[in-house]
Amino acid sequence: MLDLKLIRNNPDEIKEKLATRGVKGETIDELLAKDSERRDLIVKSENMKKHRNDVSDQISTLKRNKEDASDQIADMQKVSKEIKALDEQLQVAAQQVDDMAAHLPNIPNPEVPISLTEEGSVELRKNGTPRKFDFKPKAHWEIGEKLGILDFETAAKVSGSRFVYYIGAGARLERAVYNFFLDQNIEAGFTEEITPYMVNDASMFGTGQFPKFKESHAGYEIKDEELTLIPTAEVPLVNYYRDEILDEDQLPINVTALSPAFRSEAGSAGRDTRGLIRMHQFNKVEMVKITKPEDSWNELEKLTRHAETLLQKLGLPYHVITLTTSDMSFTAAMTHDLEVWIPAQDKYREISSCSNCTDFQARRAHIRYRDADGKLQYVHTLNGSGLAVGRTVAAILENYQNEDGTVNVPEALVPYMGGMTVIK
RNA sequence: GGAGAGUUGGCAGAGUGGUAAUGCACCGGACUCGAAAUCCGGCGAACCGGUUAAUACCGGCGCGCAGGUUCAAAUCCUGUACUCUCCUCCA
Repeated sequence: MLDLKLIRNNPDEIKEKLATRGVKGETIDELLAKDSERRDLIVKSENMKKHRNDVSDQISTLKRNKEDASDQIADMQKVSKEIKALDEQLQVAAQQVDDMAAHLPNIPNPEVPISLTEEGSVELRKNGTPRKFDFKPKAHWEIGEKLGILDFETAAKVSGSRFVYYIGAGARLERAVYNFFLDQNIEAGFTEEITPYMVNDASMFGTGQFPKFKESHAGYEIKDEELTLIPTAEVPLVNYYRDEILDEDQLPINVTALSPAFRSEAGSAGRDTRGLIRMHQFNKVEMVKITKPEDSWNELEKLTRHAETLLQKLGLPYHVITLTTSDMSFTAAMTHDLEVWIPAQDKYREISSCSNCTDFQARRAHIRYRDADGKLQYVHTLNGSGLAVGRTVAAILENYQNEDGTVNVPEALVPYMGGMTVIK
């Protein structure tokens, strides 16, 4: 959520910045017109309420002195009706303002490349060299099925497309990967959490998924319950602090959690239909930071650098890109994606997304802190995958495959695999 | 799933129709060399609006949340969320 006062006071600047994210200027004009209507109604309503309060005082005094107040009461009956009518109009206007404001994305940082498509992202740095194969590298699903460690076919029977069973060494590899990530994150100063995997609407709104997420059916809601399966652990991790006032010395907060992420993938029919890349349910280790406003950009850099160390320790080639204004998520002011090398596709694929949401989520979720002067301020929130587990497994299977169909276990994971060095 | 109790300011805790007691805490002042104690005064979250260069000031709102009744609701009515206790069930 953007600050309405900021839009009111700098309409042209906001229009210009949001235009880079596909928001039309008229949208802002409509919002401001409705906001102005809303404020006029507030003034009218409040003036009448002031009058009602004054006369009610008189009535109270008259009654106490056993005097007649029927004139005043008759007057107030009319006034009360008018107030009620005004308040109904006000409620409608306020709701419209809220709806419009809830659909505006975060303001991009000036350094974010401007583009109305995903083309134009900027490569920040590159690490590792894609391995040269002296045979044709297989896709990870082929490797996994041959080894009997991934079973998509049975998952399709039991659940549907975009689900998978990990079997034997496959399940163990998945577990090794997320345990390794969690241990690394803890070592980097994050506190591990196990969170609810179903959350209420207020939480989905707080982190910015709702209302758009709901409108595009991007997730899974529990029938007859006000609960949604989390699309990322970012939701429960951030909403832990919803409606809270933090002490300055609590900041920055660093938390991490493994969770399944549930996504309907509406609108991506036909893309990545095979393999582990795009699933309705996948494991992800998520990291969240809650910081003071002045620290958030520095913390974004730290967050991204830390996520990179995970790929470095697994020996997986990757590069880091800065997403364009329109490719970023709704809540982000800036996003760095880590993309890992996927040999069978001969390209880099997203495996982590690290974002600074500035005060956008904090404003929606009412997360504030008391600064040194005792004033309340919104915190900044950041989130980053550290990392997507399924995609990491896919990357390991492809990058560490041998010609005979076996797969070497990355050195860092051997202890997590009970000493296993090759999956065969 | 069934029954009951509860939810009031930072904390404790009154208040069953007339517009939120009181105590602790907090802020300012007095007394004191200074502090404690005491006394005097203030303040009771957050939010919204008006106004202002800003501080300030004025007003609205505000007793879990949402509605309703009423000139007037913490108080009466309806719905609902959460917490606790008991029963039932259960990993």
